[in-house]
Amino acid sequence: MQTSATDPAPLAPHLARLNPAQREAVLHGGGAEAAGPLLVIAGAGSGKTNTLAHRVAHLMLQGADPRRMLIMTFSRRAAQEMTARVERIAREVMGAEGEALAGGLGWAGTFHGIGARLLREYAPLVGLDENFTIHDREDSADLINLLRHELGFALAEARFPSKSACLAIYSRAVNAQAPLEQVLAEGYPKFRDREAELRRLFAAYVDAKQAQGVLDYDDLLLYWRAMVTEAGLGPEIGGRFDHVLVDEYQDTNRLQAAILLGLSPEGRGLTVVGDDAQAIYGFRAAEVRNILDFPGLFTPRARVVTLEQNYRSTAPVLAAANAVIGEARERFSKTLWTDRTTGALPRLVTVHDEAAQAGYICRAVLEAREEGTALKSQAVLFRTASHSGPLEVELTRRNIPFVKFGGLKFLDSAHVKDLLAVLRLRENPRDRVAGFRVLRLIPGIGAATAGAVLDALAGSGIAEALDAVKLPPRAAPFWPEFREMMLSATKAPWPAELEAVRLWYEPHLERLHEDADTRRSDLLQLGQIAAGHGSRSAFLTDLTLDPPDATSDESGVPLLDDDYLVLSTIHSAKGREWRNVFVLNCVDGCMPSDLGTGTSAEIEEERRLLYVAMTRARDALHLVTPLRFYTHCQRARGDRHVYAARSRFLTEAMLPLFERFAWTAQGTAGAAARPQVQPVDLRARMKDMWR
DNA sequence: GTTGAAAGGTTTTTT
DNA sequence: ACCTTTCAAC
Repeated sequence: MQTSATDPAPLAPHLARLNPAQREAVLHGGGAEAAGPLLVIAGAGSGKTNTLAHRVAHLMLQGADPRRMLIMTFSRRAAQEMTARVERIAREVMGAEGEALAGGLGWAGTFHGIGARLLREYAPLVGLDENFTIHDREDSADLINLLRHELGFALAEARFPSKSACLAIYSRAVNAQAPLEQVLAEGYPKFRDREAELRRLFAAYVDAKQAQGVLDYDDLLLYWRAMVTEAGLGPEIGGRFDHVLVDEYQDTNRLQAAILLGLSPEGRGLTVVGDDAQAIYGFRAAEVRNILDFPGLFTPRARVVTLEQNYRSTAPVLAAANAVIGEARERFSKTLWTDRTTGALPRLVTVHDEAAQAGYICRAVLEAREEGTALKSQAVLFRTASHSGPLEVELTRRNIPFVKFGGLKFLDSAHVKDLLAVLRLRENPRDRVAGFRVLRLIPGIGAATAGAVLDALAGSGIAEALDAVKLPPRAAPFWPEFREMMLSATKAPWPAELEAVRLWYEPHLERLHEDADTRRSDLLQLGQIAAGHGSRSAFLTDLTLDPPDATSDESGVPLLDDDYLVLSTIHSAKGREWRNVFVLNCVDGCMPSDLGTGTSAEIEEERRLLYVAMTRARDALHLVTPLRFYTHCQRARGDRHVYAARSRFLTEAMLPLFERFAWTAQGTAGAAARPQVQPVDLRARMKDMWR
């Protein structure tokens, strides 16, 4: 299994441009055959994705069958980027033939996406309905809520976890493969005495999902894991793939690790890539131990290759980031270095409040653009989606175009959910969450009537069920149209069906929402998205697993040709890079966020989050610290703010690595940043003593 | 059984 | 400040 670095021919151009460590990772195993397991520890900006793409391309060029390669990434966008890169490399080496070859890479996607696809295919073999619909988090919480009430746990005598808390507890137990007792003790001590009720609730939840033919996100992994551990099915599924490559392995959970091992118990053909220093999904039960323990799972142990050269950032930016992560408790030892030795120190900017923060950023962004850095090459990153609110207002006021990633999704708005619920109900009439949502759009129909209709739908054909219902008088006039719409299911071919449903929904939209016009344009946009999918089922699945981001308030029109500033949560910025990066609210209470229970593991994750944000920057990095920081209510009136201190992750000792600025919007003309003495508001401190 | 008004609890990050 | 839940009237 030694890589012969002695390739007889001179290196192909795609190998020659890699550094030795990258090349070792690409060439591991030599030929097209599945080799032993490989772990690539790849620091930020070390060409991780590029290396993985080269490995895929190289295997293919050596004769590996692209249809038998499984590539799993963290988001679908990452999967698309990966296949595009592989195509580029293949074309470079083999021309059009290579590109065509790369076109055979059909199995690239997220764990959840691939799971959904396999389950759809194997559904008949494992007792699932082929037409299962997939619940997103909110649907899942709604279903749990229904059961919470049915079981009588919602009654107020003693507090029971809220629906989202119930789901969070369930989800953690499933994804971390941990006993309920442990999940409660570690994360939800308040609810420790509710273990027995929760257990009953979760049992009911599983029953309900099966009875209704729905799967939640966790089920996509759970059923997949169950399939690969079956004596007959496991080898059949594992046997479909010669190579399995996983990106961002530090952010997988134990369930995902079990799937991987099920696909290839001896590790043959496995490649996992990741960086423990960038693990930021612990809240979703991601388990850093997955990557730390990977080599030892196999005999002989997995080969480990470490990529330490950073190609992204300047030395001063990297020095600051290294200092932050240097304080971390536990990590794989590696030290990133770069040969980009020139560059400005990152800036630590003090501003008065969030309005001034917005002002500083607008100004700095425009200045950078004047100097030749396009808006697209600049990004503003933040811990929480709502924190960009004041900035968005200011950007809009100054006509600076932007696109926001993370936070509220297009699908979260009520009218979009309504329309999708109708489609889901037509796909799967047993889906009660969708059914409730649809039926209650009709005036006069409340929980009781809706329940009766859904009971009937579960038992018989749609027409029979809809005719058998005893309707409240108010609902009667609306019923014939609803019935007609539900039954015309098979008449309209796919994208036309959405249009038919939209027309039915139209009067309800007008009746229910004041701002029907703006909402209507969302629905039209949904129609555009629908056209890109082959069937209703594919449309619903894709939308649930990869929801489009909400666009900027500008308009629903994708302004992809234009230049725009990027706004993103740090989580959504993973794997990306910009020349100029701003990080909002680098203050205690925000980074680290003071919302969690404050365990040291959580604090460590927040530290890595700041590290991820800082390492997105190529040339310039601005950490902004407002002195006054609104805690809860976003909106104008509340003076519920705290006087925040610089983030504890930026210690005194690190300050020499930064250039420090204070910035005030007043007296501007130039509004130049100027060197500073840290201002303090003593009066407020006095007042705060008695709050 | 449905709907509206009033009160109370909750607040991140995402597939 | 928001959303969900609860209670009382149609």
